[in-house]
Amino acid sequence: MTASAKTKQPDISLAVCGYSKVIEIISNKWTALVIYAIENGSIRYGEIERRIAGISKKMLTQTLRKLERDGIVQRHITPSVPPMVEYSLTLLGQTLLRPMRELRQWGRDNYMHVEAARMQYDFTYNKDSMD
Amino acid sequence: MTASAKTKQPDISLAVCGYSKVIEIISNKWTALVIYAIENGSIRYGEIERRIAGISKKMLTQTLRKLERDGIVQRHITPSVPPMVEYSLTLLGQTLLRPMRELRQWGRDNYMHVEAARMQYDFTYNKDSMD
DNA sequence: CAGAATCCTCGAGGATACTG
DNA sequence: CAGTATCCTCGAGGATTCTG
Repeated sequence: MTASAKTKQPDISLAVCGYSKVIEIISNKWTALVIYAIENGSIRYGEIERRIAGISKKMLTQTLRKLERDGIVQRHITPSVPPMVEYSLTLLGQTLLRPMRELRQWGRDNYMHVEAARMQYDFTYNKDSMD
Repeated sequence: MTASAKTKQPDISLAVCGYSKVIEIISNKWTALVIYAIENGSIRYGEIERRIAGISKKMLTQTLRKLERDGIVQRHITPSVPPMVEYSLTLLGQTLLRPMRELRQWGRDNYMHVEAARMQYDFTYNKDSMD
């Protein structure tokens, strides 16, 4: 075994682990859904808003701004009255699609098992006050 | 085109999208790191604690419990004094490794670009008060 | 060793109203 | 149409202390 023994130093850190870095980017409440809405090509602000059930303008704008700052999406403004703003993935954002789609597929394939596990767990440890 | 036209109904929902479901599972602050610590096999509670820099017992226990409830990790107790508790991935948890590793790899490969994009963005829109 | 129990802070995210 | 600007709530997560 490569890294054996007891009393080893911490070797996993929030600041360094690749997991945390991606999660920092995509783990906000609406981020994944917004990427989902944009992933098929350029799309207008209002169209994203209409496609995502329950999102507010504030959260949509906030999420888009963060993704833009992270270099994942880009914003294209057509100065007209009223203005037209379109969003699309950057090249960097497109590279994120593959891992994210795998994640989404895992969710589709396995979430039923997760729910079953939860029910089982609650039944075993917490007969009252189900989730 | 399959889903064209304007004024379409919302077709993306937090409650339904596979993205959100996985993110709901792995997006807590320490979850990914804990899975990272466990992914190579059975490991003791104290060993996880030592491996992850900065985690407290409270958060470690809380994270492990949630993962156990979701059917991702399993807990094996050896009743001795003092007790020995070992954690490992369930079969379901192991299936999560592939998508998560891809995510981690993306982070390792691309986080530098994200940081560069942030600096560029802050420089452009916010000359003072950098991040 | 492996937690459980409390108390507290801080910021993500919601509701609402206004605007170029 | 595509946002800003405020105000407010609620719970994730930290610090600390205690225990079988």
